[in-house]
Amino acid sequence: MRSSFAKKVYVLTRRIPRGRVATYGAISRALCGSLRASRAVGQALHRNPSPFFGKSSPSRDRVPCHRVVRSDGGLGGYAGGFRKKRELLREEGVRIVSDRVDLREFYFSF
DNA sequence: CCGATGACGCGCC
DNA sequence: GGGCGCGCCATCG
Repeated sequence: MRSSFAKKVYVLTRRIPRGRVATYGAISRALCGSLRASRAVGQALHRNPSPFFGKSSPSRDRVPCHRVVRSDGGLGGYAGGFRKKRELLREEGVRIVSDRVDLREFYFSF
């Protein structure tokens, strides 16, 4: 059974618009007021029950976890693979140079 | 209960 | 800028 912490992470992640990104740290900050839980946020997303890729879940229930990246612009991990995450972001119009996202341009603030 | 884990972030070199 | 070490923390076994 999913913890309430994880559910909150999913709710926030689903607010990130197509073509924009947020960071693990920002989600942590929104949930507990600090960057301390950013690692736990990553874990929750890793266990995301409704990945955005694939069509196993109704689109309205899917969590666009590929829109969550690292604070330095690095893409971070992805259950569907690094290449897939990069591909999904590019499809949405997020420009990625040297495997980095320009946060000044695509960052979404909660 | 307790040690291990990991899709992080930051400071330092 | 790139790489390393360490602290953090919700979860898992």
